[in-house]
Amino acid sequence: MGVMSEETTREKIIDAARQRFSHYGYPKTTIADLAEDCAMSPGNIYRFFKGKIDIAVEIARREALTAVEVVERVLDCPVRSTRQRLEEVVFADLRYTFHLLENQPKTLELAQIVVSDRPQFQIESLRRERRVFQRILHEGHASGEFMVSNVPAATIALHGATTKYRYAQLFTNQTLPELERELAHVMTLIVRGLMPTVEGRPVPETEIPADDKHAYIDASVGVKSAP
Amino acid sequence: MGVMSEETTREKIIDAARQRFSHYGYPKTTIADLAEDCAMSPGNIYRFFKGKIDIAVEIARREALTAVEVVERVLDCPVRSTRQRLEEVVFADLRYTFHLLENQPKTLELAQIVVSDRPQFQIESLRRERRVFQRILHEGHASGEFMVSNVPAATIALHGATTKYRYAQLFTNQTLPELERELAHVMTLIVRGLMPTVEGRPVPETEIPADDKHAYIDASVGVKSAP
DNA sequence: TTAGTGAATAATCAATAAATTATTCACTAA
DNA sequence: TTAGTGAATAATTTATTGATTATTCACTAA
Repeated sequence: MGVMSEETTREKIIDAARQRFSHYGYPKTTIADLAEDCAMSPGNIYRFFKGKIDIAVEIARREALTAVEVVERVLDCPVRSTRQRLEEVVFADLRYTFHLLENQPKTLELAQIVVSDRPQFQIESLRRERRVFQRILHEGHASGEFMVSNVPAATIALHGATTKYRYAQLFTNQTLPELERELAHVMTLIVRGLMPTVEGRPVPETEIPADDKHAYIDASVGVKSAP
Repeated sequence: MGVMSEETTREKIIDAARQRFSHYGYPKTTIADLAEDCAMSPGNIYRFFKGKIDIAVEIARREALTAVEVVERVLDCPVRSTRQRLEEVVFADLRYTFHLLENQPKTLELAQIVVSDRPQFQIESLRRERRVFQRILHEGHASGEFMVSNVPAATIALHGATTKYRYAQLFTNQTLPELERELAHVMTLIVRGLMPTVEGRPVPETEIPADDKHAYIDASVGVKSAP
């Protein structure tokens, strides 16, 4: 076997860990398992990661980045209005995180382990989520479609008001369609709070956007779509 | 010792359990402990409760009713506007549940045990919470202060959007002042979504209402205020 | 009949020992 | 020097066993 650059070895470890963690879970995966998968000794793992938990942190970090990417991909789609953009992002968030917990239950376990050991991790993930909202509100403000005097405050509000609809299974055991209906009501309220009324008529209700499934089904299995 | 009516005995058990649960926690309290506190045999407890968990359920049910009562007491205060009423209720909810988890940490444990054994319990508690919102929205609709075409839908939306601010410590480790500021932003958004704009000017921001502490501090210690 | 007992049993918990696993480090090969 | 080893040790986890506890029920007293 030829010499292997540090980067590739590190990736091999992460790959092995991803498979083991998602299949057997973090606690049941041993460093010896990973070493064997990578055809190396346990000691060598520690040249690439300070400890077992750090492998989990790296995987969770990438998972969180992927989630934001999935949602940001929605941002790149051309839409009629900023309102529609906002709605699509919020629904994508609900659906992506819902399917994630449903299809990859070990992901939740991993996230909980990481957060309980590294509280900072959660804070950073939340911050990343919020940046997406901030971007949309900024766009709506610039175009005049939204009437927001204070974008950072509105971002916090939007993020807080939609908390229940990210990783919803943590809070409730409602079904996805139930949550979608509920989120539509929430968005109606929020959008009315953001947009000026036209001729005294209230802004129309939010409708549940179509579900473009392939995007996050692919992502949740870790398959990258072609560039 | 004289004969004792069923009701009084049952209350004695509940009282003993409340004390033990809040002091030592549910798992460390034994039926024998409760029996001793009530000067009876363990077997007799089972004439009043089907099992240990049912004592916890009864206590949690009353706790939940008290929480709603605390919030409903806010409803009875005369205020200038329905908007103010809504804001006071939502903030009272945040503050009451926050202090509850902070001062009586065993309450959380108890609630989690009860919910994990009786999922229906949570559903009913949520329904009760929502009824309070429904009443307010109905009032606002009747008076014309709120522009809600669909009160049940708006109720669901309001409840969902404020989820993070009930028992907030379950979701975040932000401080109460931080949560209050955040909730004010959320309420600004929601209230703007509910109220018609006047002369094109947006509805002014929500301000954090004063904290009338005695109400829920009393309640959380189980002291009833004089009628 | 009603209110209650307390020993018997089944279920759960806690403590300890045994085994496994994470992590370190002195070492080797290229 | 860089990439890697694997045995030694420290930390955790798992099994096992001996309490402890929940629950039942045949029974008693008023």
